[in-house]
Amino acid sequence: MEQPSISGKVRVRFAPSPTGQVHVGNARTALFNWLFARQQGGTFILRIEDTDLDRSEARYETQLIEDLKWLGLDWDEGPDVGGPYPPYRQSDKWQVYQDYAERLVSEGKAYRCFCTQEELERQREEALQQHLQPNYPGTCRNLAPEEVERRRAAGEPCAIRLKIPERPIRFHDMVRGWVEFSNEVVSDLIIIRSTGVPVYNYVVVIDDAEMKITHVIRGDDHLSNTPKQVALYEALGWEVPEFAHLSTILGPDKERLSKRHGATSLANFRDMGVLPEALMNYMALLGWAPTGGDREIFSPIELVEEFDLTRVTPSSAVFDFEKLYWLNRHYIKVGVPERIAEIAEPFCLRALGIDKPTSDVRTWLAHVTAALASSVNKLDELPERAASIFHFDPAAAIAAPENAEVLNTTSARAVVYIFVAKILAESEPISADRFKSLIKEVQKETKIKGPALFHPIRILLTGAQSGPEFDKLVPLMEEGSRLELPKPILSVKQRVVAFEALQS
RNA sequence: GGCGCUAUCGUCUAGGGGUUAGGACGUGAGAUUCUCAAUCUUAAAACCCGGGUUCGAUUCCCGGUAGCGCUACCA
Repeated sequence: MEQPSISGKVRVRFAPSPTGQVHVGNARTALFNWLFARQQGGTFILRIEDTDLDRSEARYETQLIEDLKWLGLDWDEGPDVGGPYPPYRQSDKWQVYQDYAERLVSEGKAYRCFCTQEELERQREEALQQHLQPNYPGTCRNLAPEEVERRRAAGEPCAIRLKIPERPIRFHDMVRGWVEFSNEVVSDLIIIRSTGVPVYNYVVVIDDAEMKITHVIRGDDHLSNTPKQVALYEALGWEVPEFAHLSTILGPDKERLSKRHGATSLANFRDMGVLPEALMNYMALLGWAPTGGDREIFSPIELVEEFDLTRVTPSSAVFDFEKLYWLNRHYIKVGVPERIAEIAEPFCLRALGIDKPTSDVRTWLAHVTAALASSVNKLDELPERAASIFHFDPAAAIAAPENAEVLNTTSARAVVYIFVAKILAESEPISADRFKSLIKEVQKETKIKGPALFHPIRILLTGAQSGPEFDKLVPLMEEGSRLELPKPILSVKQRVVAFEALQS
């Protein structure tokens, strides 16, 4: 059997329900839709699936749009931008669902069902006990029209069910090939509840068809429901779209990725200081690889060019935070410094307790970021990396046993003695080069070099035995010390003075 | 229970009837550095099991197993 021809221009949609934050799994679905649309020169549509009114909230919709935009996606039609096939929010079109359902009933393709939920539940359990597929037995399938009218007139509540044809249902999936379901496992499904509220599986079909969706790209949790939807397309006499069911994203324990595993929503990643292009690159690599499979770095534009839906893996994938961080590091390094600084700024401001930074403070933080960001996985680690600059507590430094051990050697005393004298004789600010030559002088005068020389000085200046290079640290300390901050940054000299005060 | 989907290093994957089964993350070792991180070099590491088909299967087919999903008047 041939693959059905794709008629007309590509139109795809991402149809989330606005229930909280955008999960990475959904974000990846959105991304694949977007990539496919952009590369095919098609249309990408955002549609809000809010049939589940209990769980939907308007503010979630706003956040959802914000998060998707943050990732770098844009759409041609949606609740915020409009489009030729409104509405882009399901709650706005209940009447349409009623009308199509009535049409199916009048054409004999659907029927009214008076079975009560208790009855159905009983039948279901019986079938399960006999190890049978718990199908609807078809009780109301062939009721006489007069009886239907009589019972309706009597006020008996009824739902509307679709008649599933007596033949297997098959459809094409771009990532899995042809999928076939025997009709024995698909039974007549309710499309309108007795309350009048339409059911999801029915609503998607109407929406997708009305919006002329050509490719339904979604999570594989919808795969088993697809035959029902195909039956609906056929009953309505509509062309069945092409499908692409994307695999699930799992946590390290192979369970569906969830909050239990840590960060899972776009907002979480943004708040961790993960760059959107890193996340996008990583998500694209989850289930997709270019021919050859030996390239990992793809900018959004490159993804649009290289991405191929038919090459997407059908098997589920474990989300690997380490690999995401590796990509993030890469994008932090190659990113425009001004932009990286801007994204990093809030993390530093929070750590320093600054509400309204002056432009001098912002410039200084940009320098801090430029110097240190390349060694950080995510930008929220920056304050920690800059701890030797941001915080200075000589008393605690001296008290720490591992530091005392270093400081209490004769060579360390000699180094500290000379070093302190030299710094105190300096006029401020001390440049990185000047600092370097001072260390050289200390080395010459004490004949001490290597760790024995640097370690005591590092402890004296930062309170720690490890951290960024002095070349980077010194200018940042000097610049920071000229700023007015809630908790001042100390210059090299001020640090030495504070240290000396404790020694005497 | 039934049905469906899936199965290559720890992880993401490339590949495909005959290959030294390739790349990346991570891990180990080394280099560099005052130190940490970063960086560079390098090593270890995989075709789920059983039957077929075939001269030859990791690759194709069937079965098993396992994981996941669906099985609603949930979405």
